[in-house]
Amino acid sequence: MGASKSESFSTAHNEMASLFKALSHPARIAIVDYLLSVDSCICGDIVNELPLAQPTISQHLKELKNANIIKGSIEGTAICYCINPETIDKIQHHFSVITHKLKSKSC
Amino acid sequence: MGASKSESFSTAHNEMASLFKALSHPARIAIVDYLLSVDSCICGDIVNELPLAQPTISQHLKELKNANIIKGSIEGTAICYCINPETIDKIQHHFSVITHKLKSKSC
DNA sequence: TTCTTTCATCGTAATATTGCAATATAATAA
DNA sequence: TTATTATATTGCAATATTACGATGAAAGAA
Repeated sequence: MGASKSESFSTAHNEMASLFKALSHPARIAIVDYLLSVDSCICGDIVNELPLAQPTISQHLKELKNANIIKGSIEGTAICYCINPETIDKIQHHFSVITHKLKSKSC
Repeated sequence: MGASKSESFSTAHNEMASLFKALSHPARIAIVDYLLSVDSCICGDIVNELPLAQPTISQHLKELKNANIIKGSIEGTAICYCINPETIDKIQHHFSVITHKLKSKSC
């Protein structure tokens, strides 16, 4: 097949899987890392930071935007990118639930 | 292409991406969720919980094991699966660094 | 207007993932 | 020994992802 049977799983499970899929590529981890490494949002210049061609980076940025992990706003000719803290919170909440459940387990 | 240029990225970025890739499928999220929903480790019976054929689930379990997200130990005919807390901690640490960096940003 | 810069989209080739039937393996039971 | 039960592996078809050259679109500069 190749298509995942997403209709067989809960909305919550599909949503978390989508978030992780957006983060499942080293280039996208590197983009997030770079956005965090500077004081404000980044306008332009992401392409120069990564060893990938401009269309490829544009595609990765699109996936991060679709997953709501980053936000982009137009600034003249350039586009400014920022991490979306709400989505980071969402993921952190997922893991704090896991940690909480792990504590009451006997393994 | 199709192959990601992993050699162009840092080990840390590749490692985080691999962890997220292991969690990027709803079936694997559901497996982790199920392992957490019961008091102890699960021996057998994961196949009955998910709407997928046994070879498919075996494959997903293999990916979670390779990523060190779960651990399996043989118990006679069955295999007992457990979440690996160390890997969960690793991911949580990644996000706490992100949150920390976000606080000192002006967006 | 034309040029330049910045980013997005299209098209396509190479590769990876997903899912399952068939089969294999391993342990225990009869 | 032959079943039975539980899990793994193989092989393959359908689909998704990754990467990039070529091209397009939008905004400002000359």
